[in-house]
Amino acid sequence: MPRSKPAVDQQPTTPRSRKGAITRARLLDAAKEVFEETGFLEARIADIADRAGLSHGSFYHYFDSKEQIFREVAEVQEDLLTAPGPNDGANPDGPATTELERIRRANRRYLERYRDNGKIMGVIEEVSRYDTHVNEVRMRRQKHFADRAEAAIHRLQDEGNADPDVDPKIAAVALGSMVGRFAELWLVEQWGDYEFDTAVDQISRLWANAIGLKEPVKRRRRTATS
Amino acid sequence: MPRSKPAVDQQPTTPRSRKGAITRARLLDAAKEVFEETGFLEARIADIADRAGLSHGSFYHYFDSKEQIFREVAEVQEDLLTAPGPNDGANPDGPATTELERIRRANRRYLERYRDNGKIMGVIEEVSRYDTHVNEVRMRRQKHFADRAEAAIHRLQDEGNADPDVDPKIAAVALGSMVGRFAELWLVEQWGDYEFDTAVDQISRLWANAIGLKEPVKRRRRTATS
Amino acid sequence: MPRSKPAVDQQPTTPRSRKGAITRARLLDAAKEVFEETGFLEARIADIADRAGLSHGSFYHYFDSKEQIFREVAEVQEDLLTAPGPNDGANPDGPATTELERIRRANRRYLERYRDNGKIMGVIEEVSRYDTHVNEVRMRRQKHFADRAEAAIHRLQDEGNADPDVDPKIAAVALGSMVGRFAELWLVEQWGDYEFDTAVDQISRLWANAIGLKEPVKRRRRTATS
Amino acid sequence: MPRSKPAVDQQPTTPRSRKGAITRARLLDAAKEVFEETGFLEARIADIADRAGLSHGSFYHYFDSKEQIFREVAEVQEDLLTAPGPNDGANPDGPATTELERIRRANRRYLERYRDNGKIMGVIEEVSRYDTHVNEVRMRRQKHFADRAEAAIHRLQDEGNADPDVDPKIAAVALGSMVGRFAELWLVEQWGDYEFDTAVDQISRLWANAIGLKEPVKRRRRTATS
DNA sequence: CATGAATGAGACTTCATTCAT
DNA sequence: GATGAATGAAGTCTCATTCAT
Repeated sequence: MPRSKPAVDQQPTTPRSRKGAITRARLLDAAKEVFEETGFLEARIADIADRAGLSHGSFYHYFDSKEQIFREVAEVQEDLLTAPGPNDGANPDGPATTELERIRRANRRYLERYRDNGKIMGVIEEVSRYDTHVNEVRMRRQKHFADRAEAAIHRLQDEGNADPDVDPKIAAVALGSMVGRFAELWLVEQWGDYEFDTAVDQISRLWANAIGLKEPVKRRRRTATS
Repeated sequence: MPRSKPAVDQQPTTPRSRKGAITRARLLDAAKEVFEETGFLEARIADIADRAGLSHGSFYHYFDSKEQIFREVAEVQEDLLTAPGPNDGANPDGPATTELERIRRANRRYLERYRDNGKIMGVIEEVSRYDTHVNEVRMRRQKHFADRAEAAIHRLQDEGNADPDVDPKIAAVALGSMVGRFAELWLVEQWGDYEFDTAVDQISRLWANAIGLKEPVKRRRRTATS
Repeated sequence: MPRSKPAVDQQPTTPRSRKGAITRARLLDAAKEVFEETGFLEARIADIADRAGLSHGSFYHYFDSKEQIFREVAEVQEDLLTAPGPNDGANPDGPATTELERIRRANRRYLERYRDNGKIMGVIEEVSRYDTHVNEVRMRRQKHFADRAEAAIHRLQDEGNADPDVDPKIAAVALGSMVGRFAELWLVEQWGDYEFDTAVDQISRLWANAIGLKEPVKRRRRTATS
Repeated sequence: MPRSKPAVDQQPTTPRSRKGAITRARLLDAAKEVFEETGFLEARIADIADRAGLSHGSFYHYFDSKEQIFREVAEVQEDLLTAPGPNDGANPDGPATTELERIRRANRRYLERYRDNGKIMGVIEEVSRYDTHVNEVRMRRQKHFADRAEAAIHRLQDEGNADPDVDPKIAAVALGSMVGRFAELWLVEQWGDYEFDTAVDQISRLWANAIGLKEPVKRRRRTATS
């Protein structure tokens, strides 16, 4: 066809009315559920619309495609994962006293959140392999944690409390990989059924050891794993 | 190839003739290339057959489906990754003298092999998320390395050369995850462009530290990474 | 406007208020623009409403369908084309002295009007091929000019000033076709870029010749066309 | 989706086998019929495939789209219209003796062919308004006839047998328009039901007159037109 | 009068897979 | 063994039109 569309920009993203906003949210919820249950590839637009109590055509008032709605679902999820924890300000557990404790809390928070959203996290892992956008979102998370870890390692090295031979950049990526991939294996792929506290403790210990944390590590009871 | 292809069902027609066997091999090669170039989902049977200089229809003389041929491609790849290295028996670099050296050699071998097949490894990661068979194959690799690592950690702990508070099972999985995921990020997603030797050294150091390897670690020059 | 819109059914709601009438007019203007820019098929109700600063839904207060609004746009256009020129009554150029001059003025008027509305005329040509109503409107124009031409040829033949072997009916249709189609080719399809006066003169000369106009044709400078 | 297709070029245009060629031809025939009966817009791929006794999916082995198959149908038609007539070489009516006779024969041939394919010619007129390709094909026909006419007029002027004040270029386009558009009105839109010979004669006479053909025009009985 | 959410018919298109030759 | 024609399920997406607010 010779003529090109004038691009009226339906901008199927911003609902103009209260009702529209609610429907949109309903679609997002429905989408998350459907993706969790059937994965991305199996999920059909019609399923999502159905679940939201909508005709399939209406879906397109709010989203352009399955990809687009997934991206939004993923973004919410990723934001949740990187959201600041309660360690800043009023912490119910009190301020972290040791460096190891700080590491442990960060890992616990990450693993808890991953566990609570295991299904969708698995799908994000899947989709990120063939959708650039989703991959970027996931990489943003990766970078978020890597940057923080890198800074921390640097600081500890400067304070003389970490192995100076460790490259902070590589270590940050590698240890972030360790936690991220371990979470996937454990909480999505159901590899091993470690007790939660044990897993948190072990991962944190490995992390601390890996960077050669000097702080005297307080003994913890070692818990059996299976 | 160590294993006798247990997970792969017999092909529709096991090629009886010499010519048939050659054509089958050509298809496998073509498939690997196509998968590397376009990923699994985009790849069409027609692409593979074309590339192998065959008509669509003929594909089905040799394989049942896209999934099946991919599984076989993946299996070859995984076998390659877990194939025994030259450290057992005649090793060009001589026998590993230290524990750290042993770790370093294992990591180097893994990363080298991953690097040389980065493209297809990435696709395997992708497909394993929605194909049970492929996932099993990948998990076999995971388990292969985890078992070895677990045994090694146990041994070192018994010898008093590793942190006794480390849970060998969890550590094995976590550190395997670290290496595997780091490889993917670095060699598939092109995250960071570390010098190869530096990366091997750092990963190995982190590993050794993590399990609290007691052996006096010989100093190495730390190489800048960026 | 000579006719009282006989072919156009009453709108869903004839605007009662002043504001309504204005909005309706705005829609018609917007529609013409959109049709000119994108053609009939590509044009969407949403485009037209948007351009008129109205919501989709409101469109239906004024028009039944895309077809209906187009018909009205077309009708305005066709009326404009067949509207009486200034040759009857006060003519700025004075009364036409010769028969050829009369032909020339008629053609000039037609071509000028066609030129000033080339875009929409092209779309009318298009739509008339699949919308009966629009085709009727266009045929009315055809008939309008054919009837006048037929009468004129008859008169000239009776006066002995035109080729008696020419069939006035066929000639009227054929010569009307000549002018109409030439206008489309030239002014819509951009075929050739003749100087306006030259084209008018040539078309008129061909017309006069064709019917064998006896009146001594005054020589005109022939202008180069390309 | 991030990855782009490798463009295997199914080239759905060249059937590789005898059977394929036959099927393709069947599709073209079916398409012509369907287009004639329902017009372009109404025609559905499924209709065409059905009529050809094929599943709708099979259509795509041979053509990319409705547009593409229509283009091919149109091209065949246009070629037919501009195909050389029997005036070169053995002409059943003997060689054309006069210039007017030559004109008449050309017009007769054109109108006969148009008449025999009126339906599809109408659809071509329609589609050419919104499909660039089809329009080009139609313009090629236009140009074909315009070029020949222009040359003829030039020659006649040089020989002193045509009005020297006529611009050959404009005249060629205008008179081509006259015949083409008259054919459409008469044979597609059913405007007037002129006797075939009469119409041919009249159109030719107008043409000859228009260019001021000097040759003594032999009287013909004028036939009533309705 | 105006809004914009909701509907749903309707067609397109892809491609893995089968099968007659 | 090889070919490529044929099948058809399955899902996508568009947009004119309706209607509750």
